[in-house]
Amino acid sequence: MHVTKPSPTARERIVAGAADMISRRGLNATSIRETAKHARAPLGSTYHYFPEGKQQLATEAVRLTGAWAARSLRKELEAGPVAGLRAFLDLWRGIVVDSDFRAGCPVLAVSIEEPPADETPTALAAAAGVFEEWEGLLAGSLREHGAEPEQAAQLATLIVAAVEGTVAMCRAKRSTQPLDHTAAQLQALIVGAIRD
Amino acid sequence: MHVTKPSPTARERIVAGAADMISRRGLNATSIRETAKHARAPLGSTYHYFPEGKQQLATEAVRLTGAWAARSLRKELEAGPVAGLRAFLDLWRGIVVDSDFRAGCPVLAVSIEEPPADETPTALAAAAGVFEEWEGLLAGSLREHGAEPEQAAQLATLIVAAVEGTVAMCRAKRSTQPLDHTAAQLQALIVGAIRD
DNA sequence: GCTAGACTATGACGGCTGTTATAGCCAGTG
DNA sequence: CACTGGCTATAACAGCCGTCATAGTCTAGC
Repeated sequence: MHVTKPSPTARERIVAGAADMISRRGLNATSIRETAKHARAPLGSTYHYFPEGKQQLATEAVRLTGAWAARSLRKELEAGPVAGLRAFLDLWRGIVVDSDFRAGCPVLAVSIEEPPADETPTALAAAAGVFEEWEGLLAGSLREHGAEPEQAAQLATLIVAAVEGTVAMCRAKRSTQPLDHTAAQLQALIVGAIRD
Repeated sequence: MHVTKPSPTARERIVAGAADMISRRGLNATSIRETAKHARAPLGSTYHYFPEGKQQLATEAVRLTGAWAARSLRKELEAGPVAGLRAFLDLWRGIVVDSDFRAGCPVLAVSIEEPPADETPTALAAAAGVFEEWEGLLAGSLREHGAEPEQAAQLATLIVAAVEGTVAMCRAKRSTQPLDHTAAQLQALIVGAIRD
């Protein structure tokens, strides 16, 4: 009686748990001890899998979330930019609602915490990369459907920024109304942009 | 030889410093000890002025920032929604650039940190109130200039969310390009909305 | 001058933090 | 069989955290 699906490894559980905890409490308030406990992994294992410590763990958590959202975005964009937007919004709406307005986007959370020292923190660079990946996917789809290149790039930035900001507003207000507002406005914007 | 301008009281210095530190490192990573030191105030004074502790201090920091931005917004909106948007964007652009991409919006920072327990945290409620104040100012101006009420409310939400998200993206990318993109898109949107 | 109340100074409390070190287990290989 | 290398368990380190308590200082009003 063992599971047929390959259950995630301890390493994967730690990264996924870290992403969830960061999305709820922010990077600084997410401790490695609790992350390990949450993943039912011993503390020692954390430093075995992530020898560079917390920065490495945060970096991988950001990249995991980025790839997860990008996968969904890429797939739904095949049906056009409006469908892609809808999928992107629904993805975050699900996180916000399922967590009772307690979780958000870990990429945003990492982006707004000051780097600890003078060196360039890898987690922050990873967050920038994730934002650029999302923007690139959206901009490409907009161009394919007739939007001007510059317009497409600007609109893609607006979409990513607005969704991230809206998720935060929903958490503060404990309401999904901001998501409804943003969804309606962005959808109309996209329709106007690809209609040339 | 004493200053003629009334120098801010210790209490005001503590709140302003807390707002700055929260905007850089997030709420959980901002310690009361460092806040007091940054304001050249003794630690004991912090609990004298803010008997309810960190929550109260965070709440006042959020409200201070909210009122500060609302004042600027209200004034510039007299020249129309486009001027208001420009002022709002420039205000945050100044913070991001002056801090070398290390500071952002403390209201956003408070919004994305999980409430500590089951009680309703006052700081989070204050953040929700600030967002609503900003949205109300923008929506009112949009309506006055001919936008449909529902359109005005939706657009106001989009503007606030997009600006907050864009500031975070600028910090991650260490670039003001996202602000340029968002500014162009939002300005065009407003022009279209008030042209009826 | 003197007293009340606002403010400061100092120290302590238990608890959590990131990180490292060291010793042990236990599967798989030869 | 031995043994190697991936993983675990446990403990320790120095340091910071929010909060509270207490004693001291200063200043405004009588």
